[in-house]
Amino acid sequence: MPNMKEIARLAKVSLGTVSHVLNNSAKVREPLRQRVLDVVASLNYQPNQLARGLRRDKTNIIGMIIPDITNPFFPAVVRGAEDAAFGSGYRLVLCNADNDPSKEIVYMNELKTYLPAGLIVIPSSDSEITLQADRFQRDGSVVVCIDRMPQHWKGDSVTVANEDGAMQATQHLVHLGHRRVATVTGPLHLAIAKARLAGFRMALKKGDLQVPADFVQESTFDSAGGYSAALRLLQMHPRPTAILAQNDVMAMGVLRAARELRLACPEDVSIFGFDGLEVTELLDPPLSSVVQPGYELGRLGVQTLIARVNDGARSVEHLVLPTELRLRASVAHPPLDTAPRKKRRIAPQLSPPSSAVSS
Amino acid sequence: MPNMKEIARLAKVSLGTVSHVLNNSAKVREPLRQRVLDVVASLNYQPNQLARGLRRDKTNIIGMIIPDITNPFFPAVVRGAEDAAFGSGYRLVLCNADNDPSKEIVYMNELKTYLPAGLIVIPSSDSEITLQADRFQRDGSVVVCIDRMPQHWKGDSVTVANEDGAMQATQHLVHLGHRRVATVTGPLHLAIAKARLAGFRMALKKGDLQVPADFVQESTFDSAGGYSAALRLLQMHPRPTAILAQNDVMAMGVLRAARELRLACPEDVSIFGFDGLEVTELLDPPLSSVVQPGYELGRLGVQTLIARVNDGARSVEHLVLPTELRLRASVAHPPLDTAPRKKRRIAPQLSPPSSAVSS
DNA sequence: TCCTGCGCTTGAAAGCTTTCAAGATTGAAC
DNA sequence: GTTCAATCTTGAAAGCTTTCAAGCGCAGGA
Repeated sequence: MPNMKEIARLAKVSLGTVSHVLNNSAKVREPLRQRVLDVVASLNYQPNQLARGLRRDKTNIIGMIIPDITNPFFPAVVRGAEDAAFGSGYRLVLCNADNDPSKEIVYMNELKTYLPAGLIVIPSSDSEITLQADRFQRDGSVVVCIDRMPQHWKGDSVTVANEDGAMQATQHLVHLGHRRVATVTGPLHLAIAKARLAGFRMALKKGDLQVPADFVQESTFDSAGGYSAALRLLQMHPRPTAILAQNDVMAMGVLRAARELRLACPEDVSIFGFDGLEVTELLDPPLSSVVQPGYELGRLGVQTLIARVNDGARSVEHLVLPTELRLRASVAHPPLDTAPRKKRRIAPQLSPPSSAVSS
Repeated sequence: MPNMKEIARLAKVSLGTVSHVLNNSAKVREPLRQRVLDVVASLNYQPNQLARGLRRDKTNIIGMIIPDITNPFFPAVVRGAEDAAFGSGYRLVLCNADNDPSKEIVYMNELKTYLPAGLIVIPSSDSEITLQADRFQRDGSVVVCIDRMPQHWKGDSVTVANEDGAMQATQHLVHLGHRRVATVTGPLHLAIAKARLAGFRMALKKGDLQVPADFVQESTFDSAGGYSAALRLLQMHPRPTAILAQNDVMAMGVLRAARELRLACPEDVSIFGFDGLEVTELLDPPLSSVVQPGYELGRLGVQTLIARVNDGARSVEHLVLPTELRLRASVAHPPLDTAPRKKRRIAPQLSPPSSAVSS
């Protein structure tokens, strides 16, 4: 591969001049400039980014740490991030941390040794990452948290109104007349699962409804998780008339469980998802969901990061992107026979654990 | 950040010794070794990968160029690649080339300046990339093509039996009795679309069926593409009784079109997808699909790449992973009234362009 | 005690770029 | 034609690691 020395030799200028031409770091008189550019073009020369990064103490790499690209919500985020990065001359190094804080930290430390321009992190849980990222920032590096802001995070962040989204969805269910509303959550040590659960609870509290403990089913963020949790929920007596799943993939699992139990959606049970994946529109029934602006999340994350790289002194940014309810056929009024109290007494169902279902 | 010089100073050894300890590049007597390791641990030192790469003329970065992470087939591939890479100490730089050969090349040239250990490429079309990758290889770099092998490609590759998969699926339809089988293809300048179309044609030829030109609808690899192509197909007279979509997302679009035209699947039209995405199981009806081993594709791609890095002389590898038919409710026998010739004559349908439908 | 040989350590060079201080050139003014 | 200032251009150093040749110390044999 050609290097600057060779360019300099062929263009009959010094090494320094070549550098100045390439970086516009000093005025170079036109004839020289042209000679250099000609040689560069003819050799198809591109500067060695390692040497450049080493000297400048910074590369144009942006490290991105996400939980798992296989989760269908993240590709859009990554794509948004990469588009924004590419447009500004940065490149993305992708790391799947599997929601494992220790893997997150391994990746962070590793990435640091590439002297990246900055890091975009989707943190899984609160404490560990904050500590590490703080230390990282103190080294002068730039870290932007997206999707979820850790509790004591002092740097930039771009997040989605998770709590609010879950609340709105739940409120919608309540307004439709549902009294027995359950939820299937992700692992509750994850920040995002906690936030959505908080929104869920808040909406029910506002509606003066109580939540039996077993109406909150903790599970994993995948279809199997939604499925098994829903099996438990839908076999209770009385069973919930609506279920908020904490993401769309889980909601699909819930749907499958309902189908297997011969419960119709939305006639017997309403199902609400979270994410707003495109495919949910094609399900049977089409799934209602809390839409998150994934692409924007990634795009604005990188945009914020670059802004911070260019101006370390700018004030800290905390963007919160709104969610949006996408209402489709999977959500409807609760079945008549379960709404008023009388009816339920008539129905000869065992209902041992959930005596305080509706208030 | 600490550097080797500092480690050397604190451990009271020379720079070279520190390097030898860290890389096991020479025997170092135990007491010295221990002193170095202690200092390394206490400072939490990690070698600067830029300097290391610069000196060694190679980093532990693997560049990965894919068409678009937003296409639901690719996340699994990327994940497979990353897991394999991470396990061997490599890191993945991800690039979305948008099926744009020129963007592919820009990325390749760019990546080269990071002195990556190698490149994993999912090439979109044949010619351009081959040329560039060949040149790249001649520089001593390692390039592995996955998912699709360009025509004149001489390096390693891991691919999926696209042609064969499409053929099997089509054959299955033919065996069920379908005579009017149509397909919705991706953009036919893409290698993968060509391959699947070839398999489709081959199966019909084997079954002595001819394909009217308008039964091959070229479109884009997304749901909207499948939808619009299917609208065209399903409004023909006589219309096809089965449609093979070249990927699952398109198949979902086809399904939507059928539903809108009040055609039942599979009673009026059978629909076959390609990819084997998990969500297709949850559609109504569950979608039959040609399953591609995405994760394996990525994993084996990186594995092959690393093997080549470690042994440039090993013989060239061309792995071809088999596809598998996943048969679900979306595929069934053709409607009775269209199968035997007689019936069709009776039906008062205009059939101008497709006179030679069944042979 | 001296020498030989082996094996561990060392210092310096190299890899490619950026940047800084210093040197060279140019143009204008006298 | 000189001189000064301003503007370009240059060479060298620095950034951090790996690697190679050379040096050192030690052990064993003479």
